[in-house]
Amino acid sequence: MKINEDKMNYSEYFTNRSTDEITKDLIGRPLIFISHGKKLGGYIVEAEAYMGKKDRAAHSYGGRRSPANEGLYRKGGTIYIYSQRQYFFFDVACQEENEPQGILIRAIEPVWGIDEMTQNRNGKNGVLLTNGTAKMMQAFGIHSRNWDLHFLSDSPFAIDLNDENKKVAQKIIASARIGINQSDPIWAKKKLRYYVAGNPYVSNMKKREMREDHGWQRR
DNA sequence: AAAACGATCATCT
DNA sequence: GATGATCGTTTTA
Repeated sequence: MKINEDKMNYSEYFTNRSTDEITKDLIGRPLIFISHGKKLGGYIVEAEAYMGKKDRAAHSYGGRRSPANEGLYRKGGTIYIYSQRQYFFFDVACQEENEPQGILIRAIEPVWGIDEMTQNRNGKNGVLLTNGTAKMMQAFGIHSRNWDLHFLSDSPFAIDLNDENKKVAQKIIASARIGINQSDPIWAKKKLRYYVAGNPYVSNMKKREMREDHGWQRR
């Protein structure tokens, strides 16, 4: 695994293209969290793009800025952790500083440290382990905003950008984002949520749509 | 299998 | 005092 080499590329990777293109590209890449020396994580199967000041559904809509959403305003590759009710979300900022766009990682297919993650989730296993952003954070054992505002390479998080380690989806579906304010007809309907067709770990995936091969291409 | 709803708290008005 | 980029359980078909 050549993760270290690629750490240098986070700045470039999270600024080179439009945020929705980056979001789509992240599907199938490994997301890793090191906890007590143990490697936890899995493949990203679902993510949403938030397009900044103009995006009605984004926390930074209209240039809103406060300590709560400061992470979005930092340079691409900065972690933005947001809490709502008793839950935590994991985002990565995109584009240059002061261009508050970002990606919400919504779900992973668990691969590494499944026993530890199951413990962190109080015994919940299978699909329920990580099919939602707050569930994933619970599986990592995260109960604070401690890593908010840290750059990816200065944190226990890693996204493996090496193409050799990326799973390729047979089909990536674009749909409307989940749980957002529906009052704006344009932005509520934009297809900025991307997920692996048929993967059981995608949130709200219907049983009849799940596929035996989890929707990945054969290598 | 899908829809409804209550929990619960930092943040902002 | 209202409000969510949710979750888990209960209700309904």
